[in-house]
Amino acid sequence: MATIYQVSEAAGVSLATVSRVMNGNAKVSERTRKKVEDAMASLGYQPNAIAQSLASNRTNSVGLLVSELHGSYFGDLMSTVEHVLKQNGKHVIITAGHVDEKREHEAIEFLKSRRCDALILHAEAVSDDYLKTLVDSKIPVVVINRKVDALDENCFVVDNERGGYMATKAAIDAGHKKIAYISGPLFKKDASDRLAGHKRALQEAGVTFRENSVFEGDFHESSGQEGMQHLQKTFSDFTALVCANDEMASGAMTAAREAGFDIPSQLSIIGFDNVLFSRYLYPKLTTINNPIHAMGEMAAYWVLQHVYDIKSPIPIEHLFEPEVVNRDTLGKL
Amino acid sequence: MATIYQVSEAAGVSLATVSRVMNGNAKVSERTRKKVEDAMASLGYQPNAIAQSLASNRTNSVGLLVSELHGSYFGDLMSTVEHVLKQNGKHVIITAGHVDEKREHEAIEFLKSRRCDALILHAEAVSDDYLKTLVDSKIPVVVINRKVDALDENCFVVDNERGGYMATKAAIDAGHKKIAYISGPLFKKDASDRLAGHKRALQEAGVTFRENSVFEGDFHESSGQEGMQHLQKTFSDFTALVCANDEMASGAMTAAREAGFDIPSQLSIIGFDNVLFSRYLYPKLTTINNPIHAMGEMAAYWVLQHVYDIKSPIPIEHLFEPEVVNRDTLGKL
DNA sequence: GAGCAATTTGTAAGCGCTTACATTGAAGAG
DNA sequence: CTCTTCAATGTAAGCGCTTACAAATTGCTC
Repeated sequence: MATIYQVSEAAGVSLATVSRVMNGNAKVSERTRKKVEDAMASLGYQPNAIAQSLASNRTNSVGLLVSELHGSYFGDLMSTVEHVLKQNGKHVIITAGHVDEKREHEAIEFLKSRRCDALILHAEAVSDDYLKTLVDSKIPVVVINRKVDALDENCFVVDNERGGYMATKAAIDAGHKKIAYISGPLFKKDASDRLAGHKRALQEAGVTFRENSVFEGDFHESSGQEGMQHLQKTFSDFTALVCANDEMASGAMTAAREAGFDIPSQLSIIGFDNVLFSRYLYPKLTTINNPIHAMGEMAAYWVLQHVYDIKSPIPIEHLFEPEVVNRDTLGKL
Repeated sequence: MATIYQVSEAAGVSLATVSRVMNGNAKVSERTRKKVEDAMASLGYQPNAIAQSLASNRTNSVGLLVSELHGSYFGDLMSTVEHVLKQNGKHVIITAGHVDEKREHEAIEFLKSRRCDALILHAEAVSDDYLKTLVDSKIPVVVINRKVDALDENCFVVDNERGGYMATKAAIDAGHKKIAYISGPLFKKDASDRLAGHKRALQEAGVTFRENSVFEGDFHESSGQEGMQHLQKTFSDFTALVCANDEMASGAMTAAREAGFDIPSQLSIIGFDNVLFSRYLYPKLTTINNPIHAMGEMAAYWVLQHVYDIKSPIPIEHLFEPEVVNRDTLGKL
């Protein structure tokens, strides 16, 4: 692997000059630039990014922490962030935290040790205090899908309470009165916010909330199935089921079908997130759009602007609005 | 950010000693090890991975190229590879090639410039020759889902021809005679291999293959819908439809349903890949398992063994067998 | 207590770059 | 032709580590 030194020799110039043509900042005469470029080409020279980073204290890479590397939601997030950043010549280093405090912490420390220029975090398990420490510690940090007090400027969130409200409101508007709810794990802020929105919609409609109308799942498909089965026993005869995400809605649909319900004529189901596969389901899932794409994009633009001085083409916003996506699983009563 | 120098000062030892306790290779007396560790802790020292890499010529990171960052197939691959490698203290740097020669090439060059210790590539667009050059160029490379002549030792592939054969054979065994096929883009080896398998199964059963029984899609959901609509016109009355992947099968199911077919009583559908969501579909998709998980795992173990001298817990194999996954979309005739 | 080997620790030379500063040389002014 | 200026280039000091090699210390043996 050729080094800058060999290039400089081949071109008959100094190291510094080679470095200059590589970075294109300082002025170099046309003639020597040509010589250097020829030398590079003939040697197949490829700069050593590691050495560049060490010397310049810039890695041109931003770290991205997601909970998992699979799944529509994170796939969308990773794709979006990578797309925007790559378009601007920056690279993304992705790592997974698995919603576990220790692993998230390690993942973040890994990104720091790789000297990423900035961090985009979808951190669910790590404490608010830790995030604050991070932000204070100089390294530019952005948090997705989590609102941390005193870190408003660094957070990009969807209004989950409002989304939960909209989902249930949609059911109510369609004439439903007895509405069950499958929640995400309530220690997660997004899950509890969505549930809060559900309750608000109920209250606003004058429907009293019953504890046995909600099942606490884990955001995975199987807990949707369990939830459906469980709710049939504890809260029978509901005509609509609101689920805190699409995976669980899918599981609930399967269970409902197995229990002999037709969707939506006998049971309406509403999801949350609007992940890609929600439209592949049958019937196509009515759900709440979680603008993860927009949030990822925004986070990436924030980084470009704050870290690399590249102006964002769109104004930076921090709060995103959910939206009802009407498809085929919500029936009128 | 504390440096090794500050630690050595605080501990009253030399740089080299600090380095030694960090890497735990050379022997250090208990007493000084303790001093150094205390100093590290009190300074919140975190080694600079960039500097370590430059000095040691080891990054402890392996590059992973996928076509996309989203989608079940790649999600699965990324998860698996990351899991195995992280368990062994190695990190994964993921990048996307988007099935475009230029972008794949750039992505690989990026990974090389980051001095990854090894490369795991799901490369679809780049040429065989380029891959050979890579392998020859010293850097350990592994190729997933693509067989390159003379690079058998570096390739991990599923027998696509056999998978295509099995899919169609399953339909034939269920009594189907008139079978349509939605293929992937035929410039891709996996797509053409699967189609070849389909033809072989037909021939073996004494069914003559007709050009108008196949539609060339692009592996995306929408082309499954198109394909179904197209085939109804050009090749009406088929009772089974084999799709070259699950996404297209899903699209075909939607189109079939819209056209009024009941699945599987009026039309059987078989997919390929067995991605996660195939079991969320309704009816649950009968498909061919593509052992991407096993291949990713194997690729990771290969790297551990060949690059890091960590013995693989399972014997290294290069050819993987597809398998029929019987679910609910294939009906007997 | 000297002599020796084995163990622990320190010294210093890089790894491949960037960049402040010094040097060179050419163009223009007088 | 000399003096200034300024653009182009070179010199060399790091960036934060690893690791040969050298030096110092320790523990034995006799």
